[in-house]
Parts: sequence; structure tokens; C-alpha cells
Amino acid sequence: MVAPSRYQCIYRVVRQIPRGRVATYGQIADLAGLAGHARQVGYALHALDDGAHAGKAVPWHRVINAQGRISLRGDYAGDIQRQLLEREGVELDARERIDLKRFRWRPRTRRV
DNA sequence: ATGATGACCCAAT
DNA sequence: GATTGGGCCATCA
Repeated sequence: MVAPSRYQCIYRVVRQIPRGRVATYGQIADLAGLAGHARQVGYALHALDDGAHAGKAVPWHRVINAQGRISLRGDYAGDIQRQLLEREGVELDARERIDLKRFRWRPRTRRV
């Protein structure tokens, strides 16, 4: 068993990402109060696969890197993530790149 | 305890 | 655009 109190805040933010939108690791870290620690976000999401945090219904597939690409490139899970995103209406480039200008989730819209 | 690795990000080259 | 180097921190051997 684990005490992922730190992961909790990350999952809480990820869970707020609406369908059809994506967010970057850095963005999640910032919203979770872990600004500058984007790596921990990715690490937290990786823990989901372990099943320890399964059942939280965390839309991990809506989290991508700052380049607008899927970090799981090379892994089979990356293929799943791409399919999940496309299923939600997120359009991917021929090079599997997402236009963040269009699909990036903006919490508290309307300039701060 | 140390050292290496990682679903990252940024700036410089 | 691709590559390199520095930074952050949790997890594993």
C-alpha cells in the first residue's frame, strides 16, 4: 500500500480535464501546486498502470508533453493513448503531434 | 547511503 | 527541426 498524498493532487487536476481537451505535464504540475516538477506528474501517471491507483478514472491519456506529442512513444500504451484522444475528437498530426493552440485545456478561462 | 533511470521542461547550439 | 546540457524529484538496484 502507498501513501500518494502528493499524487492525489495531481490526479485531482488531471480528472478535471474535460473530454476532447489535453494538458501538458508542466501545466498539470503548475495547477497541482508542483510548479517546475513536471517529471513527478509523469511519474504519478505511470503509477496508474500498476493498478495501485486504478479505479480513480483518471484520464491520463489527456496528458501530453509540452511538444504536443505523446511521451509514451515506442510503448504500446502510446498507441492506446492516441486512439483514446482521437476517439474524443482530438486531432493528431501526421507526425502524431497535437496542436496545443487548439486542444490545450484552459482552466479559469478569460485571462487569469 | 549512493548511483542510475525516468509517461518532463527549458534554453542554447 | 534535432541534439545537448542543466534542473527538478520519486523510485529502484
